[in-house]
Amino acid sequence: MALSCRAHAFSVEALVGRPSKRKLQDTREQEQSELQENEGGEEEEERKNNAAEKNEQLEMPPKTEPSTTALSGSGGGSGNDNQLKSLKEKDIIQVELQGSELWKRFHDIGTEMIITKAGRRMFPSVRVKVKGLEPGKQYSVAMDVVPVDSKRYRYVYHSSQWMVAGNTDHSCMTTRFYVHPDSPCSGETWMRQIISFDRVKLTNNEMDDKGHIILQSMHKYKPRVHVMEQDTRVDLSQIQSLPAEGVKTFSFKETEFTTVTAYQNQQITKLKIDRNPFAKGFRDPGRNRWKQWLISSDF
Amino acid sequence: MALSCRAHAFSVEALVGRPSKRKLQDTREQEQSELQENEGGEEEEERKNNAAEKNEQLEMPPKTEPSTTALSGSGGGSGNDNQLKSLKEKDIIQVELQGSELWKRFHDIGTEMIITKAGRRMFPSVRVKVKGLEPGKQYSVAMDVVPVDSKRYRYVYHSSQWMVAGNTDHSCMTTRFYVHPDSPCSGETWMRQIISFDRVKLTNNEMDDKGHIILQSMHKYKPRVHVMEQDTRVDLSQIQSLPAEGVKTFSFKETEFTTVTAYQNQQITKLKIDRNPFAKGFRDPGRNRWKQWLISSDF
DNA sequence: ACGTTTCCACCTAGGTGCGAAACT
DNA sequence: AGTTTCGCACCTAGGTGGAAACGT
Repeated sequence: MALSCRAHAFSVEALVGRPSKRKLQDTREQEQSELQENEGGEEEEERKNNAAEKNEQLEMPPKTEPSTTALSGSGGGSGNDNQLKSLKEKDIIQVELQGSELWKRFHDIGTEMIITKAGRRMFPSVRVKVKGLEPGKQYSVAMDVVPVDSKRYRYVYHSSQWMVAGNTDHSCMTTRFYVHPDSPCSGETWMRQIISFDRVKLTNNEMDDKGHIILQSMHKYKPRVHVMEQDTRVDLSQIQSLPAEGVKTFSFKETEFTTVTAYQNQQITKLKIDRNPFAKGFRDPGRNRWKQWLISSDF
Repeated sequence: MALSCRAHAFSVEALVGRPSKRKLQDTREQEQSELQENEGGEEEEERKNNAAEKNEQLEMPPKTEPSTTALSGSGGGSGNDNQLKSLKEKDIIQVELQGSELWKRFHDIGTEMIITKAGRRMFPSVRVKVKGLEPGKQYSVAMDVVPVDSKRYRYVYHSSQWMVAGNTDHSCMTTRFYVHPDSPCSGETWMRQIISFDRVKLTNNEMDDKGHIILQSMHKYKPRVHVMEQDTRVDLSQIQSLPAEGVKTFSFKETEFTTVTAYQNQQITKLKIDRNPFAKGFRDPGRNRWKQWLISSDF
C-alpha cells in the first residue's frame, strides 16, 4: 500500500454495502432531528452486497430542521427515543453536524459534489461536534462515504431533477476510509473541538494512490462519521477494515449528495460560488474587470 | 492549557536546564562525522543531490558531507562510540539529519533564526530519517529547542562575529515540546518516510498560546529530536514532561543557531533568500521591476 | 448527446525579508 | 544605539468554477 502514515484513507471492502434499515427509510427525516441515522458499528460488517431492489424513483425534498444531532446507544441500531432519554447523556455518544443550515440549503436543491481525477474537496465539508465520550479514553474518528443506493442518475435539465438512469456496475468498488489526522486522541480533546473533515478529497480515479475517497460519478452517496474506541493498540495506518466492536457510526440525511464531474444544477453552482471562499472570484460584481484593464494598457 | 490535540507544543518544566553532558560538548562534532560512516551497510541511498550543488560566490564551499547520523545507545544522551559499534545496527536507534549540507553552510557562517510574536518557521527546518526502530512497535517523535549556554549574545558588525553580551535572566523559561503530527505511529512507518519538522514555529512571545516554541532573542539554541516508545497508553496531548524511560534524544551540532528578530549577518540573509522558496521575491534579477510597471501604466 | 478532462484566471492562506517606525 | 514591531510587495501552495477540448 502506498499510503503514508497519515494518508488516512484505506480500503474497506467490508463496508461497501448500503444501509439496509429499510423500515427507517420513510421516517428518516424525523430521525434526523431526534437521532439521525445511527448505524451501530457492530453489525456493519455483514452488509456486503445487498442489492438495492426498489427505490427507483426520486423522492420529494424533505423539509429541513435547524440543527442536527445524532445519538448512539450502546448496541447498534437506532434505539428508540424514550429508551435513549432514559440514559444519562454522558453514556451516549452524540454527534452533532456543524453547518447543517448550509447543508440543508444545498440538500433542498439537491447537493452535488464534484469529483476529479486529482481529487476534489467537498463543499460544504463534514464538520461535527462529539459529546458523551469518556474524557480519559482514547478514540479515533474517521469518515467514509457510502452509496445511498445502487442507481446511476442523470440530471434532467428541463425539469431540474435527478432521475434514475440505470444500475451501478459493481466493478471495482472499495470503500475508502479517511482517519481524522488528530487520531488517536483523548475523548476530552475530541469533545473540546470541532472535528473537521475539510481535507477529505473525492476522486473518480479508481487507481488513485493518494488515499482519496474513490466514488463513481452520477451516483448518490452519503458521508458517515465513525467514532472508534482506541483501547486496543491497533495502528490505524495498517488496518484494512473497521474494528468489529467499539465503533459508533453516524450519518446525516442532509449531507447526501450526487457526484458529478461538472455541476448540473445551476442553483448548486450559484450557492457554491456564494458560500465557498475559494470561489469568490466568480461572484458577480465587477467580474471580468481585468479584461478592460488589459485593453486599456499597452505593452 | 489552551492547546488543542494537535497543537504539538507543551510545557516541559523538567527540561528547562541546559545540557549537562559537558564532556560531550566538544567531541560531539566528531561524533557526528565519524558515526555517519561507520557500519556503513545500508545507508548509501541518500547520496543523490551532491552533483546538483551550485556554490555561490559566498564563502568557500565546505567539503560537504552527505549526511549526518547520530546514534543512541541505551541512556538518554549520545552514548560513546566504541560501545555502539559492538552492537548490531538493528538494535540501535539511529537518526540521520536530512539536508545537513545546507545546515552546515549556514553553520559555517553562524546560523540565525528569526523569532516573531506570531511565530516564525525555521529555515532550514529539521528533517530526519530514523533507523533501528522495531517495525511493529509504536513510537512518537518530537522536537524541542534547548539553550546551548546561558549567555546573551550581540552581533558585532565590524568583525562579523557574535560576542557574549551578558547572562540570561532565567525568568519565565519553560521549554516547549513539538510532537510530530504523525505521532504515534509504527516504527515501520516512521522509518519509511522522512520526518519533517517544517511546521514548527519559533516565537519570542512568552505568553504565546498557539503552542509555538518560546525562545529568547539573541541567545544560542539547538534543536533536539526525541524518539519515544509509545507502548504505554499515554496521551501526548496531556503530558507535561518527557517520560523518564524509553526516550532517545538526538541533536546535531550543525543545527545550532542564534535567535534574532532581524537578521544581523548579511551572508545569512543572502543564503536564506537564495535557498528558501518563500523568499524568492528577494532574489536579485529583475527585482523592483514592478515599479517601472507602475510608472508606465496610468490609472 | 453527454460525460470527462485540462487549462486557466481568480481566489484563499500563509511564508519571505524589507524598511520605516516604534520601543527601550 | 540596539532591538522589536508592523505593514507591505512578493512569493509558494493550492482550492474555485468556466470554457474549450476531448472522449465515448
